[in-house]
Amino acid sequence: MTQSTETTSYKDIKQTVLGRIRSGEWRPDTLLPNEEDLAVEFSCTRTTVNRALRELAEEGFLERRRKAGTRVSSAPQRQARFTIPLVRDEVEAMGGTYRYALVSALAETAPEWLAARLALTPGQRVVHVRCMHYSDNTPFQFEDRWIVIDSVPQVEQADFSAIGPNEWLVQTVPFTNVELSFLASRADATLAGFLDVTEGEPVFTAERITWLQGQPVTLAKMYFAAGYRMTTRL
Amino acid sequence: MTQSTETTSYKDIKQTVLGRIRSGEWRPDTLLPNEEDLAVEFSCTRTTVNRALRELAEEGFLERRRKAGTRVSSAPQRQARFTIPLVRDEVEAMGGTYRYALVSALAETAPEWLAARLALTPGQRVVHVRCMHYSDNTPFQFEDRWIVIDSVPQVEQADFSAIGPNEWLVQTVPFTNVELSFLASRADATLAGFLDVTEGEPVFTAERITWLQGQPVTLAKMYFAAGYRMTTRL
DNA sequence: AAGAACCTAAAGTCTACACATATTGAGCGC
DNA sequence: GCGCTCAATATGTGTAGACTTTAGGTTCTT
Repeated sequence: MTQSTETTSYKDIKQTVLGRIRSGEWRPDTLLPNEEDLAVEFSCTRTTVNRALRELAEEGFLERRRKAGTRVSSAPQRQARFTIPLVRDEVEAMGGTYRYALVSALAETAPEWLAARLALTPGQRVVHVRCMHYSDNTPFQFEDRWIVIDSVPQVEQADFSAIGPNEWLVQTVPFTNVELSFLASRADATLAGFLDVTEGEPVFTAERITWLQGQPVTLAKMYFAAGYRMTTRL
Repeated sequence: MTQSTETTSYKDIKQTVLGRIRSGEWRPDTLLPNEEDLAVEFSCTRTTVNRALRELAEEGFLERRRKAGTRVSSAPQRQARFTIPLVRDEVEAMGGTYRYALVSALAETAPEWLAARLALTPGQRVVHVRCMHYSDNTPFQFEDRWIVIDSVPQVEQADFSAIGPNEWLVQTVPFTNVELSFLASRADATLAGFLDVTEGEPVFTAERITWLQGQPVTLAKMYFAAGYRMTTRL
């Protein structure tokens, strides 16, 4: 059969299966027919069914185990995907004009908390970069970043007055591991000044630690302006 | 060729390609060979290469466009996946003992802000449930939830003293759409009491709105105890 | 020079089949 | 009745080949 006449694509199957879950026809924990039977039902091959079910499982709607079969996830939507765009893209997507400003960039000995956090040897040196990201000249994000010099020697020559440290790093060093956290922190006097909020105000914060083959590369703390929400639709 | 002797699986290809990206051999924006050539290089079929590249693209490492080819993403890791377990699972995963406590459950007319937020008609009624989740009897999360009665009529008969509203809803109503936000809010007097923090302290907050075929079902605000971090590794 | 129409390369998808692997549940021995 | 072994089964993955769709380039036209 040619596909144009009667496309039974994996997307159609996904839609149909999702529909049955959402309508309640297939409740949580329901065991659904095996791939072969579904292939007959949708009059396509098992491969196509497999792809549909695999993706639905990846998205958290189904749980699959060999021999045990496929069943509707009882705790659906356990995984949420957040898109974390570059600040510039995020600002521009909201229709704002993006502006970057370097606050300071200094080489220094890693403070104790940082050395402990990144498992640095005492006395290891880092470049500490602080900068601001503005949307239409209102504060959008304050970025506080430390870059381990031993892992990225070129950083001592980098000029962060023109390019943000994030973009510079992305272009310069590869990485193998990332840890990303979201938390709520409170604005100290400095932060309050940069973000134009009252001292003590809650500030949505993202922390990102990056490694290259086990070597810590950078820790970034990103403080967002008041009212910021990280939102996603599922 | 039998697979057992020389498995060139899509996972191997993913690893190899990832390695080349991470090592810097394929820098951001590099155009990589087309699927057919890669299939030759890895001595497997294009299907297998396709799956590897497709998944890497889904994970944000590659960008693919028909005819234009596949290139290394210039802004890598644009997508992060967070696992959002049920509170009970999260507490138990940390080795704590989970305890649930109902604070209040009342049917009422939707307050104006809620009606606006969920696009309710004025005067529509909701059940307002407030409850606490404890880990080893220390506050873990305060949950403030509104359930639209017109969308879930059974809610008026539900007994939330034994089962949490989240688990009850998951078992009872399907849903079609979810919006999830993370933000930082400040503890008011009530919240401070429940979470055992000082008034005005920053509180990491998750908000979840659920719809069923365009009908708003529930809005939940989940306030986490001091120091909470939502973390993921990539 | 600007724009429209066409060609074609590359990814996207489907079919059909085969072998791999995990795990359940039945049968067996003790 | 309990535990072990083993076969049946459902999903997982790979091969081979074909057709489809998109969009970058080129060429042709105005």
